[in-house]
Amino acid sequence: MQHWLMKSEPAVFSIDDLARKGVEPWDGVRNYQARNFMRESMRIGDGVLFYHSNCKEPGVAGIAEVASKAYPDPSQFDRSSNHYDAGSPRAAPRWWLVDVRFVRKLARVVPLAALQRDERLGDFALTRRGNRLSVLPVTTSQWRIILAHERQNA
DNA sequence: GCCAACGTTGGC
DNA sequence: GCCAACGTTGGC
Repeated sequence: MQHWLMKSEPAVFSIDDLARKGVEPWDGVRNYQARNFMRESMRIGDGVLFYHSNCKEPGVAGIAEVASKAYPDPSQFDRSSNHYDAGSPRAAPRWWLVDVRFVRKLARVVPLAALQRDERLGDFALTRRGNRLSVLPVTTSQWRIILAHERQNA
């Protein structure tokens, strides 16, 4: 099983929203690298760290799992969506997504600051300087280390 | 609200 | 193909 981290702004869609909905199409990703992870590499059942970004306490807020194979993001064809992409041909859609299923909310948010301090994580896309990727790979070892923070004091 | 870092766009 | 301008991300 592979592991991933996916960012969401909680003001837009939080771990509580995912808990309520159960399964959610991860739409709106408009970055080729992030798209490629979803389209080429993700498999049903892969583990996902649900990360809250652009908020008061950025960090890992919950666990989810990949719930579908990749399929074209419908919002790219929806003129009323702010993710609409007039340049994406229906015959060869530019943007793809996967469905994500709620697994559980963490006992507390594991803050970004704690991950930045944790040298055991090594080279990690999330804490790399200037990183803006919204979908990124997590190694099994990083996954364990991050989740161990849930039960530790900050 | 600020601003550094980054990806994309488009003129040339 | 270069690169300046622009828009966005996201921590602080």
